[in-house]
Amino acid sequence: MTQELTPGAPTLEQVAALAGVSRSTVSRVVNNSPHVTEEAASAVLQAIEELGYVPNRAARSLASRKTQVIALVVPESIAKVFADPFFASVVQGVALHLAETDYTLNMVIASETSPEKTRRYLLGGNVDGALVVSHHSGDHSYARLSRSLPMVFGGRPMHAEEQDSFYVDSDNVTSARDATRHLVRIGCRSIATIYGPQDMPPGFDRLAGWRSALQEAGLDDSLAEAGDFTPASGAEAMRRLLDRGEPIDAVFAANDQMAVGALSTLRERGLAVPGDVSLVGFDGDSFSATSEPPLTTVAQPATELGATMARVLVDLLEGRPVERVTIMPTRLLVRASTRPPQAPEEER
Amino acid sequence: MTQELTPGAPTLEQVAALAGVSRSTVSRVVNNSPHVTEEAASAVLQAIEELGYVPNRAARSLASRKTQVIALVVPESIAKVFADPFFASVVQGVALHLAETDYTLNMVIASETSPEKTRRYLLGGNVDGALVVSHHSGDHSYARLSRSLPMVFGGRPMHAEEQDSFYVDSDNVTSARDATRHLVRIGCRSIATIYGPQDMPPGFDRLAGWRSALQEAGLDDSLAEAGDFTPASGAEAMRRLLDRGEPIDAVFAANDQMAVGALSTLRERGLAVPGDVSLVGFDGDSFSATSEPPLTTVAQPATELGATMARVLVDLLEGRPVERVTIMPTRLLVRASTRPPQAPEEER
DNA sequence: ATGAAAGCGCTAACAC
DNA sequence: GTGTTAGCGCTTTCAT
Repeated sequence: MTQELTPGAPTLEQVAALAGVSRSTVSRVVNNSPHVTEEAASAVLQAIEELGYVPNRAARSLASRKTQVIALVVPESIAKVFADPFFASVVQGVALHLAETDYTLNMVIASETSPEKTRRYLLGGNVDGALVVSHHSGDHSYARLSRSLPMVFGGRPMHAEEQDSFYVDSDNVTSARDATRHLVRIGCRSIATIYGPQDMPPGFDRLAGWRSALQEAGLDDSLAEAGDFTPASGAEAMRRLLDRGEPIDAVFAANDQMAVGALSTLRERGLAVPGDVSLVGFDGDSFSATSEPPLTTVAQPATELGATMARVLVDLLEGRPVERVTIMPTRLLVRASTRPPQAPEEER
Repeated sequence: MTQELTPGAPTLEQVAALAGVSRSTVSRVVNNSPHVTEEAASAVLQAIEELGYVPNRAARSLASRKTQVIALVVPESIAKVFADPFFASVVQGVALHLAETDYTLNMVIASETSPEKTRRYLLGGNVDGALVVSHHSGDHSYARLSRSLPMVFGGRPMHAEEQDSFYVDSDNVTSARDATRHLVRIGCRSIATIYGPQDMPPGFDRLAGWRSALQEAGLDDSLAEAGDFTPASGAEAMRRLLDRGEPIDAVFAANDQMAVGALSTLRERGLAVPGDVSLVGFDGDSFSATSEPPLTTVAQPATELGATMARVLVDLLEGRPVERVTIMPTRLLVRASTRPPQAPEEER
């Protein structure tokens, strides 16, 4: 037995009575239809004010066959590492943007053990559209739903068959390449990488960016070890890298958390940053800002990314023209974990 | 113009037809009423399966006058610092718990500039109950709503008039006292604190805990400087503390972020942690885990706190008996930022 | 145990 | 520009 609605909740009908008009007119005013006289409108507005009337969503939704709710789908595996500041910021961006619209944010944890439940929920007419945040390849299943429900993804889809979905992403390949180029420019020659899972676009794309920068510079691109985006995995990967016995004068980590892990291994092995090794992270989150030294990193506009996802979906829902793919620019934040240029290099 | 409902969405009526029963019976089955024959039930279930029927929330809500949605109210000021891992974990806990119930999570950003909007929304019959997370005194306004809408707060209310609201909180005073006692026990004698805003319960309670431990030990409790829970403010407060020129051999910071800030100031001034100064934080978030050295801290069960809030509210909604106040235990995580005991002290 | 009937509060044609 | 008339898909008495 759940909570009863406030008993005296004023209805549209009461407003109509008080304003001396019909329910239709009240409805028109509430939905700001242009076809209402000034007088009628103000009478209604006043009645609404007086009664403290608030439209009942369920009734409105039932009659209009629109819910005005947007689902934010969070894969369970991500929810578990919700502490990921990047993800938190994306959610924040979404919520902030939606707060300015007439849409309501419905956060749903997508149980990975029974995806059917989520599918049913999304398709059951509970929401007008969905936003999917994920670092995963797990997306496929949802991508399919795109055909029946307007959806916008955070991060590019991993697979070709999903290429026609709407998404907004950071410019991973280019930023990773630029970050690595920066390492080359300041004189590093043995540039390693700690890369992320290859079944996740950010993991894949950032490795590709690193590789392309090294290849264009004619440098060795074999110094690569895998991590899983956690600090611990970064520390582990750094150990393996050093244990190879080859010289390393720079490391590009696919995210800040792994970079922080690498930092502790480096310190443990008596290597100075940036004295012996220059270190670059990715994300620009609080990990990079509070580490010692603060990390040079690729700053992703996480909040803006979330806000943009929301904007794209709302545009889609309201029938405005929308770009299928939106790539958000990143910014290389040069801080203390990379050394100053060895010698002035060609400024491109 | 928003999204149309899936056109062919099967209705209860269709299920009834297929199963050869009335709509009422289908409704009973869907709501697992005990008053249905085995046969009837299985026929209905099969029809539901066959049609892929999903009940329409709006209709159900309109008819039952219950929404099955729970609002998670997030003050805008908090949303802005959403990167706070503690907060993120609480949200995670809420979402995770609710995912197992029949309730849906509705995240609403409470605009602080127009609280009226939020009020209206909550009271407009859009939700069955609300969860309020906040570190603020801003709570009052919502506490009032408790009378009209079942609500559960995260963190104790700041003011007496709100004492009758339901809430779940960490044991701030006791944990702060225990953490400070630990400092005393390991031999520290000049124990400073960097406290949080005094209009926020955690800020207030943790300062009180620190003070009570010092007083019971007969130590000076004047070494206190204020911060606002951000790393930068922690660094600043630490500077002011050191600039007093008095000896300091330990610092209890009201949260990990400020502790990390203090750490950088300490390093900047050439003070070793824990060599010269022992440092204790509060929260047990990723800041404390990844700092150098890792912080001794009071670990709050953030996820469990969120889950508990959700549980309490659901119990409330379903008419089960509930405790008005739930205090979650914390755990002192002794890590490398505090030195080992100087001399074996009395073990209490 | 089951069905019939009456709305829940609103929007959306359609007439006026 | 405004009112009238039907429902939206479901729950819920009330009979049976």
